Amino acid sequence: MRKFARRGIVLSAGVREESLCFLFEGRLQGVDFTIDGREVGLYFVEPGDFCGELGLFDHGPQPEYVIALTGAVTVFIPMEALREVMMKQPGIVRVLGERLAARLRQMTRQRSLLGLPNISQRVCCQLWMLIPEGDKDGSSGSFINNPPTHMEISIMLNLSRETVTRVFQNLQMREIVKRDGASCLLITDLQTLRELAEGKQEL
Amino acid sequence: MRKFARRGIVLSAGVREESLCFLFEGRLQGVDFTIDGREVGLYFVEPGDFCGELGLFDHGPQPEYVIALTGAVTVFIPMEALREVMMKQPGIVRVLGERLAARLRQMTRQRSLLGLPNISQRVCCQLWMLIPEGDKDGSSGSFINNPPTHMEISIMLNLSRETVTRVFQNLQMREIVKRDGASCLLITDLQTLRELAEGKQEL
DNA sequence: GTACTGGTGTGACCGTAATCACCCGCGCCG
DNA sequence: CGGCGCGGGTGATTACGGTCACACCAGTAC
Repeated sequence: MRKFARRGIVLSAGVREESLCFLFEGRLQGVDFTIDGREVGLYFVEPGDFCGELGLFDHGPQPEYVIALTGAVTVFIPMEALREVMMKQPGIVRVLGERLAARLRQMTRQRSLLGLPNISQRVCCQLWMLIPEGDKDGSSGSFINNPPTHMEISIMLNLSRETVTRVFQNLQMREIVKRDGASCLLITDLQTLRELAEGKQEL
Repeated sequence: MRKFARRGIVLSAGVREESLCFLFEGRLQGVDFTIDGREVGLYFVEPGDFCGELGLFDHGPQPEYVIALTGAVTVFIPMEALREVMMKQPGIVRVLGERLAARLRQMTRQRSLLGLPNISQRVCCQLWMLIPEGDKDGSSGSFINNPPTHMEISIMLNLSRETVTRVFQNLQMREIVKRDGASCLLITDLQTLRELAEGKQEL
């Protein structure tokens, strides 16, 4: 078991991480860097997910950094032990394979986002993906705990931090979202947010 | 065994494809669509690779389209049979796991590309990735057979077709690449292309 | 021959998001 | 307390890539 402070480096790129990281609490972000040093956001990790599982399959190095966006509680599971169990227990292989497949699907969705020409839509989609699954079809509002900063969102969406800020300003003016202190973002109008994300409405 | 003409749809998104597609000849492209209908290029498939393997692991539907960019020769392997073999032969699981991991690494690299602010660099990186692995460190030139069209490259890089054309015009003027008919692109100056891709030189 | 289509080449124009330069407010820490 | 750093907010400016509108050419179908 390991705890991380905000900004803590959970997994390092290039290193052969010999363990898999299961997230209990908090939020992590997979981050890569371009040749010229810009940050690129790849995915978010929410509680219940794990990351760093790539080496299990191909023995290669960890391809990207994983950073703690909030304080985080994780459990590290040594790969060697896991590989042995994998041999014996086909159930384990299945779970891990499903996890890998899920990550691939997630990255595909994220990549599609980047194709959207409308910037606000991009941000709204990303916001939508951060809303707890159970709340999405509810008619009442929802909230995102310890939401990513504008900067962290911007690198996910290939935008500048300022642009994200401006979109959020619009969303707040139209009373679609609302800040509740630094550590919580209220989604007051789920319906409209969804329509913005789907492009049925312009911001 | 199945053959596809250029533009043929190899795998359809949304469908539960119950087979895996191994590519013998030609080049395929994984393609998704944004909510507003724009094409997004996800990855290329080169001979020796396969695709459509996601369902093997999570029984979910195929997330994206796979299109033949050239005439293509493929072998379809029924998943059901494969799943049975997977149970018995741990070697098969390993190969498939490695394949999945490789795709994830590939998509990560591709995503990083999109973070590059310099457009020419983006195109050059993509070009570089299309060069046969064996030629990359050679001092002599190389070539890309049946290269993707400008359109197909543009959707991989979130650019417009015209922008890609203009970059290629530059590359040809500087005699870094050269067209050899419609079906072959000669890379005459590997060294410079690499430096452009790495950002050590401006176009 | 003509017509058509797909891939490419090119100019003009324009909108928009990046960039830069600030400011503010808050929390933290010595 | 003061100072600092981080996250957020905002205006002015501008470069750059998208879009549109063409033209061109090779292949091919009839």
